[in-house]
Amino acid sequence: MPELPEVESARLVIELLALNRPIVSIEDVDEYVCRPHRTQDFRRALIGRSFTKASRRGKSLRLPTAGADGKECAALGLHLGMGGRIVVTDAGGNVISGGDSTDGLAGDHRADWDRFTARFADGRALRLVDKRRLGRAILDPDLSRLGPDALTVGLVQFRASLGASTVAIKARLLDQPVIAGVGNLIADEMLWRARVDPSCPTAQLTCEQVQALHRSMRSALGHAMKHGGSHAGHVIAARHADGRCPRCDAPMRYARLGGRATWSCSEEQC
DNA sequence: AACAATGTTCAGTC
DNA sequence: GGACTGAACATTGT
Repeated sequence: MPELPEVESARLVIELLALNRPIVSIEDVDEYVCRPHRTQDFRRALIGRSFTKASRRGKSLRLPTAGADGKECAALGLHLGMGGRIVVTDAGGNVISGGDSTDGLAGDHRADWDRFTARFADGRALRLVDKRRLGRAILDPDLSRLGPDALTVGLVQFRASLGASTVAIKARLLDQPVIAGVGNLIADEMLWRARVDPSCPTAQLTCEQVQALHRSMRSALGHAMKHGGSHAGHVIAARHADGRCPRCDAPMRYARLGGRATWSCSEEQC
């Protein structure tokens, strides 16, 4: 479920299957999930236009549109929240792609979880499917408050962005204005890979530790994207009371950091 | 039945 | 004002 790897695969699905098709109708009945612009509703902003691009920053998606004349119009912002997925269906309502999720619902599609739908002239539809309703569809999303994207940020900028905060490094990594895209599972995975204590105050990390975190962030994200999602990490299987470190077999330790469940190796991450 | 859940935001405190 | 914390959000799964 949605951390950067899931959002990136959703972005690819859109890029592959939902670009450059005129939008003919919009379903936005869920007023909690769908939040139109103050001065413009989804229909007026999107119908008759086509998505021209699918871009991502952290866990946020942005789909700019253009009219038939090619003139740039409003952009659709999508966020998957805690359990959302992007699904594209064909004219018959069958899932074409987007079902490669991590919650055992692969390929299937429950219409009552559809929160936002854009239907195209050829019968295809782009849907935000979200059982928990914490996802969002908005117009002209403001992504400027997000930090640099976790997938592409370089070491220098990563270090600068972390800064000299007194906050535990785990909480800092989850802070989207600092680094965009790291979620709870990836954070635990990268900290474990780098053998860094999640509760260590950010400012107390050594130069080498920050570098190790930068490397492990990239490797954890790459591994997740290659193997189907954030659930594919090594540490996830050990996230329970009797869990053992996959590397050294020491018991895993539980803590609550940044408001989230945190699992780390009791031996290696001190 | 009570509680936790892979995310974000906002009110409140120091 | 800045840094930080915790609750709230809506729903499902255990």
